[in-house]
Amino acid sequence: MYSYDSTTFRSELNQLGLRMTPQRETILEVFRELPKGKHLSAEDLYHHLQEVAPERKISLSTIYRSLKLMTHLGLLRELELAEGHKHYELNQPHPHHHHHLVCVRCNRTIEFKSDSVLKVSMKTSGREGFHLLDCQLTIHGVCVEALKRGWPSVPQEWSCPHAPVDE
Amino acid sequence: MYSYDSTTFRSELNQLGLRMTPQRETILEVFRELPKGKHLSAEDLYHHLQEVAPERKISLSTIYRSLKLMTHLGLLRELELAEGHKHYELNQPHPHHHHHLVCVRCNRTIEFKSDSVLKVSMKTSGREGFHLLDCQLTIHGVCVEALKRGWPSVPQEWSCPHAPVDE
DNA sequence: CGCTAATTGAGAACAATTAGCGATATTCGT
DNA sequence: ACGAATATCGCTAATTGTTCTCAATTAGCG
Ligand SMILES: [Mn+2]
Ligand SMILES: [Mn+2]
Ligand SMILES: [Zn+2]
Ligand SMILES: [Zn+2]
Repeated sequence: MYSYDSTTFRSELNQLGLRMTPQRETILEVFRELPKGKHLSAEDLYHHLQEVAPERKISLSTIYRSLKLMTHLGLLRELELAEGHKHYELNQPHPHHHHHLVCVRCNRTIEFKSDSVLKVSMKTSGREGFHLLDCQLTIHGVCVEALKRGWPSVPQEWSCPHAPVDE
Repeated sequence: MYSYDSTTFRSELNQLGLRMTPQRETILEVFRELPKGKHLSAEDLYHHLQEVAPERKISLSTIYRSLKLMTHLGLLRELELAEGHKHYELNQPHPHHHHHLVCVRCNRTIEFKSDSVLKVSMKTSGREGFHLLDCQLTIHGVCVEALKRGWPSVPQEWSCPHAPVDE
């Protein structure tokens, strides 16, 4: 389980002159309870709340604002996988930190860990004088099933951003 | 220099029932002549052509269509750095293949190479039965200059998507 | 409690990207 | 080299994801 609790969050906010709100608390909670390997977009989070806790519904504007805030504070990680919009997940430190392998045809995503990527990232950011916030190795590939259907393929067969994963 | 020439491009297109056009040839040429470390967005490419070769102007729609096509064929790489829209560059194989270190505060981008990342990517995609297309390690950090100005900072000081790099 | 400034929700506004369409140009077989 | 078939073009309008505006609300703090 991840240790970033609501109290820590609150004090980080206050230190910057920002405030803890029920909405921010709710969002942190949702991400902390999210099953391993699940990622949420702003829209996903919005609908998730309406379904599982309608009394805690949060407006889309606030969701976008909070996701951006929490990403800046390092609580969340912004993922740009192959679907045309951002997804978020908890930004977990080593040894929970991981990367993604994505099929560009069906968007299937597989998580994996790598110490050597972490090492490269620390070395590189250090050499350039950067304070390291996050590093993401994203591998783009074509899964076996998609390969069987031919690759490369004609435009009509490219997965559209919101196509259901159909395999 | 990169070896992917217009003839190879043409035959790959024809093999898929697609056609070579002056527009596609132009775009490939622009990317081949792009200085190392430069990345272009759709809009960048559009304006670049208007400036350096107005007689070869290409409509924005066609630019978007071509960038998508060429990315799917593996000619180009789509980069999601910290600026709110996609950028593209030639998808060069080893040993020109590289990764990016980005300052989340000012968007400064530094390229670097890493054999071990490549190795991890090949191993991982192989293990999962994926055909490897591209792998990108993106390191998010805060550069020295930005650190001096305080981090984390309050929302008003976050770089907005189109803010000029001001340092 | 009471002040002040941060935050919220609702909707309008925005920027990047895509879709539809009729006109044009490339391919390929003759 | 010619012509039919059809992919592609440029245009405009539509869509999508995200941000902004602003009045009402609320957290933090003495
Ligand atoms: Mn993940
Ligand atoms: Mn690059
Ligand atoms: Zn797949
Ligand atoms: Zn910077």
